[in-house]
Amino acid sequence: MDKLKVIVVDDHPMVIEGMRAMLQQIAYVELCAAASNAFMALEMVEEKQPDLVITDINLPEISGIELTAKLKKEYPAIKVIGMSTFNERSYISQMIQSGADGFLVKSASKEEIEKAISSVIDGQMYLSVDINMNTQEKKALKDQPVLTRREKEILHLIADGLTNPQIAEKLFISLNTVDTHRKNLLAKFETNNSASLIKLASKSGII
Amino acid sequence: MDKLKVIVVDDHPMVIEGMRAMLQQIAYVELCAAASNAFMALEMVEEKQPDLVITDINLPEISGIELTAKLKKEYPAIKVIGMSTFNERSYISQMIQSGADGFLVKSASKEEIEKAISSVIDGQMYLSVDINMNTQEKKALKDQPVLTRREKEILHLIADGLTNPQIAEKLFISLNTVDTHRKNLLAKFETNNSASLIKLASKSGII
DNA sequence: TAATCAATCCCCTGAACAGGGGATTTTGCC
DNA sequence: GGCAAAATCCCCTGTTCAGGGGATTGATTA
Repeated sequence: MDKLKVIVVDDHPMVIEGMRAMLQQIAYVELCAAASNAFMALEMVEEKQPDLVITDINLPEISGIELTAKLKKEYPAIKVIGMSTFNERSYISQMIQSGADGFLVKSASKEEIEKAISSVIDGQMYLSVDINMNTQEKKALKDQPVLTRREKEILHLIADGLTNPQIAEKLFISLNTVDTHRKNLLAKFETNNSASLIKLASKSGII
Repeated sequence: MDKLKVIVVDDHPMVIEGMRAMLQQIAYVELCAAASNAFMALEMVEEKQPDLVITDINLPEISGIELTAKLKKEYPAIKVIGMSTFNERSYISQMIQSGADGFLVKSASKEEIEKAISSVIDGQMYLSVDINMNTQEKKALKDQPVLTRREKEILHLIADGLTNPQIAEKLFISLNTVDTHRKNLLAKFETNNSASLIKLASKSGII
């Protein structure tokens, strides 16, 4: 059986080398390439056709978030795990919105990395353990629906306390449209009123 | 002019000693006593009548949060600064609810401690810089209203998506009462609908 | 090109909320 | 015991939301 082909993307050589060392210890994994920026990453992906890309979020020029979105669009089969020094909630949220399958902190142990990889390959989402996030919050993040730009915009206005008529006026759209978007938001979050909608969105880091 | 009398409360001797060393470098501050638990702290406060108490949050038996509440009740003039290893949002929130005037992470520098002390003595609230909290969120925390137990209970139920009638049924109280509490919540948070109420409460860490 | 999705608009009804007012009973504190 | 605050209850009105339904346009994609 072929090994799992993995590409690591990070602008810090130390991280690359660290990952290389750790991945070498996982029998079924093969680090087939490494990239220090998004352009190089896209080239490598094209060339190597990996099963998994592990990318830093804070890349120069094109961020890991944009890279993830591009990868997922062009190669939906490739799994992507985001990586960051900090467990910033909004980063994780953005990564997931971009289609990432998992998230790791850079301080992760070999065991955690292995677990992340196997989970993601099995089609499950993996989120790194975070002292600032409880299980409920992580669940909220995993189940986070994908929102359109307009929906995000309206979600924020709802959170800011604007009523539907006020939102309609502000965005120069009809009250009915605002209502439709709000209803779609409620459906996506599987809830049935704005208060809990905002709670869920807030826990997910969208707001 | 007399020096500022400070009492430090922490169950780790190292923290006490560290604080002692740092406070010694601040000319106008005098560490008049140290305590390793809340009982001892209350005794020391009684005896020394300090201007400021700096207390750990995670104390054995009686927590720093309860200690703060007791201190603020018995000696409203004494300033209290909470301290914790982690910048846990809910801890900070609870400390402030208990009446604390400031919050420090244990990794704080001498400069930060000095700034916290001078701010608090001047009557201003001081919150330690936190990578996981932006300015807006800190503001929300500072302006956080004090809620009654019932109000907190109802706030959570609103956030969970229950309607007023459902809350009334669950708590065996009248719909009018629920409505009154909700209206009081809106007034305390200076907003005018449940969605933004939940956003503010969420940002404040109450939810 | 056809199909899909996002974004827009419209209609309906009943329930819930927002914003006023006032009043009573517990509960804790001095 | 008396005071203050919390918690409870009640009334009113108009607006907004929640939950159905259906429909059109434009962009993207298969």
